[in-house]
Amino acid sequence: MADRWVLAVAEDSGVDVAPLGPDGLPAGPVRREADPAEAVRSRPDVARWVWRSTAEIAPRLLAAGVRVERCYDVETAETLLLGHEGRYGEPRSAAAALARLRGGPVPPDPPQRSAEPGAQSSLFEPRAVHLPLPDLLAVYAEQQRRHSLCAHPDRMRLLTAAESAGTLVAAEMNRAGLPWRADVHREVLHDLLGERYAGGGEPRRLAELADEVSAAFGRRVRPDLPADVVRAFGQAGVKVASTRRWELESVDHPAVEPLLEYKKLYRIWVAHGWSWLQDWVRDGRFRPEFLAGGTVTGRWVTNGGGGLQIPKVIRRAVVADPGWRLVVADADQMEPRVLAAISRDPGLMEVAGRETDLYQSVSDRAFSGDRAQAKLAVLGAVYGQTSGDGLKNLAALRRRFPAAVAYVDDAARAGEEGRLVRTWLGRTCPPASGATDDGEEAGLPQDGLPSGAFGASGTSGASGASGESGAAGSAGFAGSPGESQEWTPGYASTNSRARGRFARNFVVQGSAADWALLLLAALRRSCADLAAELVFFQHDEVIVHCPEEEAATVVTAIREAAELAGRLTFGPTPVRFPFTTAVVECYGDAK
DNA sequence: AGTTTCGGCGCC
DNA sequence: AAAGGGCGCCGAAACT
Repeated sequence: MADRWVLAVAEDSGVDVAPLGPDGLPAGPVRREADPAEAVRSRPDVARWVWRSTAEIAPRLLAAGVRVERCYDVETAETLLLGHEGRYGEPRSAAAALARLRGGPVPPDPPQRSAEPGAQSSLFEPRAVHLPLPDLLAVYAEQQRRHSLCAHPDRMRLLTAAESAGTLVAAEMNRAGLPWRADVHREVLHDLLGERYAGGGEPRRLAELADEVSAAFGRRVRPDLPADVVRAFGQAGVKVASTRRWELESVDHPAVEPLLEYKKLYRIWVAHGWSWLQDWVRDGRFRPEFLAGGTVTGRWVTNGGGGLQIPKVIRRAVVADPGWRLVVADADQMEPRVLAAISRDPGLMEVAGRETDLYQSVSDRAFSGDRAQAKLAVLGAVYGQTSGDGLKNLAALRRRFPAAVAYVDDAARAGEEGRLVRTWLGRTCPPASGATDDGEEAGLPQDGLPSGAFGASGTSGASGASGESGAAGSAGFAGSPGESQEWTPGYASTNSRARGRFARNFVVQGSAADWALLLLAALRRSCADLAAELVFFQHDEVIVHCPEEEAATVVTAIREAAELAGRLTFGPTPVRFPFTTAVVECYGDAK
């Protein structure tokens, strides 16, 4: 049995399958099968299935109880390769890739379907264009060639493989769902918000708080209308520019306390209240529809239900099935550990080489033991803080960990100048805009660099210069990685400074996402031998739902997966990736 | 009436 | 003096 097989969905919803040789060419006849699940089930020794889209195939396989070991998702790879080549806006469907290969008109990508509460996970994406097997293989072969042209071909191959694994994990989590007790959720809502009134208006507690706010102002004020609140404060002689929490906290007025409490509870009510429960929880499961690689940094998103923003108080409703447990695992200080791994800063690698609290170690070295300051400084460096205490703390950080700070400074400079910036594995930051413009620029000629920016665009970036020097890794972005001189934005425009901050964060957040994909892939492999299921993933946190007797095995598997992911992603590195794990019946009891 | 943007907040 | 990154969600406001 060949290692790799290709599977192409045919027009009649049957599939064509064929074995592939080491060269990626067919190593046997193409066979037509009526049922994709049966086609896969009958070939259990296939190590990797090459197909157009996991989102299309995996739900059908899962519905039939068929698992695949690995896959290669051609459209996911196309997206990553286009990004690496500095061609972010170009259509990324397999059909578009084929058209580019053959020189025909390039079809625009089909529109993204939007979230639909309570919808079954669809078996097919709408208007997906199915490529005949020979065409799919032609695109695949070309992609293999394009991998070899990347700045770090092996890393790029690992990235597309890892992102493909991510699509499998996402499909499996979408099917499994997160165990959710609607009755517990309702209890929490009642405790926080009080009774609901008929007619769908505010619940009792919100109505009371609104009355308190009005009483404090001496007139009727609607606390959910920022304009009304700002006006009311103005009439009371208090100038506020907005009703943001941080601004109101420094205001001395009797309305502030009930107002802030109102806003907190209002948030729960509108975002995770009774109607949310009605819309998103079915049969004891919350299915937020995970989408691997949904952001430019590689972080996942969920389509519907706010799956990655579950408020802490609501996590009480996430309860394991009887006799089962939730293994909740949270990576410890993931971002600075990733920064250590990618920057190779000797000092930071040393502290990240221990499993103990990294922020404490950093503070011992550079902040006289003030952990909170150390954490702020590290996060400020990663996020591009430009003001306040962060700058002072950043200077202290720079003295002790010069290569680490230089790494993100270099990324920021590259981003400002419109050069390509990549994660460790090669996921590439869009050069044109810091904001996400996912899909918006599809079909447009790329080169959407804002006015006033430098001349470089994706076009030049795809050529040798940026393709080499722009690569993440020991080469750095520009200049030498060991440079420690302070870099300031100078006269850069607001837009280009924003891009600098974006690029600065991108290399860390994105490389962390690279690592997390490898973690998920390894953990998925471990769970395959158990009844355990991955049911939740949130950037640096996973939840595995498993029988009680498997919990200890899962905890070990997570630790091993984390270390394996570290080695696979970053190569030999002293950096450790410890997890805090909790075996609980209720998510609310973790942490 | 339907669609897009804004304000504010949840999570990391 | 100073806007720290990435997202999704909701209702209201603003728009067509």
